[in-house]
Amino acid sequence: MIRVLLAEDQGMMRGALALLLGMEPDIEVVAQVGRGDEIVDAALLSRPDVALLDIELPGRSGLDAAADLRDETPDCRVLILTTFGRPGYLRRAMEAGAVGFLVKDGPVEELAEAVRKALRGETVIDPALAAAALSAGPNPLTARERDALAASVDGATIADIAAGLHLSESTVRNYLSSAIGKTGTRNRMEAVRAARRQGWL
Amino acid sequence: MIRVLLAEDQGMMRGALALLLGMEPDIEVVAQVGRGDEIVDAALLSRPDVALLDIELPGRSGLDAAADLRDETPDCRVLILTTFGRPGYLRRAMEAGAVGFLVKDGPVEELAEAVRKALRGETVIDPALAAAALSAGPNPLTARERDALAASVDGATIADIAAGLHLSESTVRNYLSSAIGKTGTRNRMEAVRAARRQGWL
DNA sequence: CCGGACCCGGGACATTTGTCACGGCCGGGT
DNA sequence: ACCCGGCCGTGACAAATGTCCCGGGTCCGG
Repeated sequence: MIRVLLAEDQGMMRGALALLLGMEPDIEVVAQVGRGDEIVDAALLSRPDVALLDIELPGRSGLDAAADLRDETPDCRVLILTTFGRPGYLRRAMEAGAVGFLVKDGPVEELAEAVRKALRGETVIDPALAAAALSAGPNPLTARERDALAASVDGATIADIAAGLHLSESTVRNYLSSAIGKTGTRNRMEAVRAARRQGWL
Repeated sequence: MIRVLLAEDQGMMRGALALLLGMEPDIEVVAQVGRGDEIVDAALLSRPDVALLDIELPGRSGLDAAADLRDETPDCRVLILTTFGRPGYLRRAMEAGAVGFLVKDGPVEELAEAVRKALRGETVIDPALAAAALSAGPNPLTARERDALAASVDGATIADIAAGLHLSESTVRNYLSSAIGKTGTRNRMEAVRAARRQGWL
């Protein structure tokens, strides 16, 4: 029996996947969590063979949790299951020690098979996505440029960002201007969207 | 046997829900579509008793499709199944003739039961959500203010919006200023997010 | 018929945003 | 030792944005 941990915030999706995987004769779902900051605790308790993690989770990113699992439970293979096939996500997933990267499109049949492959030590990645990740190159933004961009979502003004980051307004504007240049966009919001599409945020 | 049509863009979610509903002894999934503009055709072909529609679909909104179904297949009950419990969505769903409104949080067990209730003519709505929809009141934005807001996502400049709507830049700025005022926000992006949260967009 | 709401546009103005040039400070690599 | 890059800040400037006026038009309900 392959012991599986499932981390996914949408209740219906989580329940459906758990039922599905549980129907496979060789797979058993030993833990389900809806928050990113519950993953490590649950894994230590239930000792899964494979962890199936969403990326966008409340509390803690699935990517960060993957890195935690590599340290805390090294014999647990991590599979990332996410809505968005962003190149930067794939890159970060690999750096965090994940053995596979699935997008929520594509057929359900993929899922159980991916779990089995993961246990056998094979890596499971969509080839087209891998190519995109390679061709996109690494994240060109510096840490502070990322911070500034991330803080400028939902219409925060320069003053808000500066306050949140404990910086001068001038500095924030310089970072944003630089990020806009690097993303080849025309303003903050376009830069945010471009960076998000690449998985840089 | 209850004949169900399933409209959902995420392949894995769609497949999982279909399998799940198919396991119920009294339910049969007779059609699955991944795009909003395929709903009506599929419904005319497969004559479902209940249509389970996501809102955010490529091609055509699930809410618009619900209105279509009311005309084309009046004996088919419509259930809306969506990620976001936005008050405005619920209101529009009811106006489009839906008999129920489910959010993708909450347990999977809800789902089959909701389908059965829908067939019996009962309406299925989360009471807390219904209260929120009532207390929020109707959409205060005019049609053009909505257009301007909707066109200003992903960092479009005023000139872009004006060109896309065949309007003068002054007009666009007036609409946006008005929308900002009505949403009680400080700039475009905050207004967009506020309007989206309410389901006004 | 009149008021009110929506649609569309113009002009003027203050504020915000984005750009550029310029400093200084640190740490790592050659 | 030196340079380079990231970090933090300033000042000045052009462009974009948001606000407040104003005008005109239509349509609908009282």
